[in-house]
Amino acid sequence: MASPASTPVVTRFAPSPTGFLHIGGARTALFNWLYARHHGGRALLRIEDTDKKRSTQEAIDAILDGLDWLGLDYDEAPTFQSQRAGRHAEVAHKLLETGHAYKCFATSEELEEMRAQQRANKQPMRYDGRWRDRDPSEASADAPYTVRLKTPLEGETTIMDEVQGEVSVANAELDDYIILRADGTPTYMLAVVVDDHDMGVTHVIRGDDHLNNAFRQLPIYRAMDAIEGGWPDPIYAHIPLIHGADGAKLSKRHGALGVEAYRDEMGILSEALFNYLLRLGWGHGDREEITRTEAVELFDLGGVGKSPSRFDIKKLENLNGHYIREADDQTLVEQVMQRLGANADAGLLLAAMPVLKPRAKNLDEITEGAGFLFAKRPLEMTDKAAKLLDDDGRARLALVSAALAKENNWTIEALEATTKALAEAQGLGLGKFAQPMRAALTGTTTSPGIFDVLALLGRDEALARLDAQAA
RNA sequence: GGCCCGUUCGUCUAGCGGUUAGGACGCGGCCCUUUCACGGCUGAAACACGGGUUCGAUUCCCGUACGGGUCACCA
Repeated sequence: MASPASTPVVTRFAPSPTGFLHIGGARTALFNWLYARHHGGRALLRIEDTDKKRSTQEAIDAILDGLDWLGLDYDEAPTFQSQRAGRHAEVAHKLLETGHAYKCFATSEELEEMRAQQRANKQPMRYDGRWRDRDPSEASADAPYTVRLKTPLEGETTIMDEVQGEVSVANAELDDYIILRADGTPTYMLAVVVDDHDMGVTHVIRGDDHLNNAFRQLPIYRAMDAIEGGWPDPIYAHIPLIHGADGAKLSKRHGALGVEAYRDEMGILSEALFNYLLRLGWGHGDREEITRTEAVELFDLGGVGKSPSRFDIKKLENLNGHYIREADDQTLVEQVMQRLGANADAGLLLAAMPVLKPRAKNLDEITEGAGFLFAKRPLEMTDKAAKLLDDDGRARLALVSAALAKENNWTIEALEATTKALAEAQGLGLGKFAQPMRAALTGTTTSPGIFDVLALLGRDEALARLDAQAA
């Protein structure tokens, strides 16, 4: 159901550019995009590059490229968080002036010692609020300080999460965290809230590793709303993370490849990854195959499960096979040509695509299956193919070759009729002829239908390959 | 360890008090068939455990176990 016109939906995907767009990030991006599109709202992108040491231009490019490949478009140019530090500091100072935040003069060493002690006493490790009520004049005038948010000490904070439901945390669990570092730069916790507010974000859809952060970020909204108004709580939706096949968190060691690896190295189609990611952690009745258009129509947060799901490459490949069969032949040719190299003939590949694509579950398999089209005589034989070319096999090749050489009409129907007639006359099954032919024509034991192969190769090449192996 | 979240076939999921617990991937069998796929049919396969609530729990509540997340002047 569309939301009321009075509350236009604005979502955002906010990756930090410290690596490629991995599968988990891609799904978060997908859900945000779908939610916005479903509700006729706006989808925004924000690059969280405040950690200059870890952020790279390559990562930014990879993320943008990955999103584009998946077909996720954005309604505005991306916001770069690093360029908004001044605005973040402005909010921090507003909080400071109004008593919602305070200066903390504790040094890193001092805090380290505090944590060590808490660890030793098996106490929760939190900032103890030592400067919360102290007069800043107690510190030397030029001492460096951080700005900490003065969070409520009592009561509890409750959010109505669109995925997780009602979740409450006692305010005593939250400490006065830093919003502005000693060097005056904002921390993530502040920057996210300020940016989401300024961008008009209404729905924060992100991984559930951020669930705890919601309780820490909300006090900033409430404080700013008290100060100047217009800072309503956002609606949260914390989606479960994706795990590897072994159930452990997705790491670079197992499934956490960049989406471009699925595209370039595994020959996965954009449509397939889109569909797979959509169904991972989200369901809509019995629906399995869902196009982009249908996804926009059907997507809702209520269909998102609460438990983490495992990445299953087999299912992705099955879906990929489905989308390959659905794909336009010309489009597939373009993608396969890149894999085949210069000596391939796009026209021939296009002619063969209808019989090539039903047997492949990724682009590499099409590429492999197309190999025989461009092979040069003498063909390389696989071991299994060589075995088919024993004396019997070679003798049959001579018979077929002779029969087909007389064929004026080089069509699938005519070739099939002639070959079958020959097999029947010899009192043999068609397979006795087809398999040696397959070996001679393709160098392998698996290929499209043998008459398709004959037709595709053309009379001269086909007969030459047959004769090359015939006894 | 504190806090938070989760648990339906191996995997992704449907289910939202009464179902022969459904579908999909994967796996087995059969059919189609010149190979491999595709397609069709079919089989095995699940409500983590223990208490409640209820006429009745997969479904609601509480524990236990297991899994995950999070506790930085990182994001």
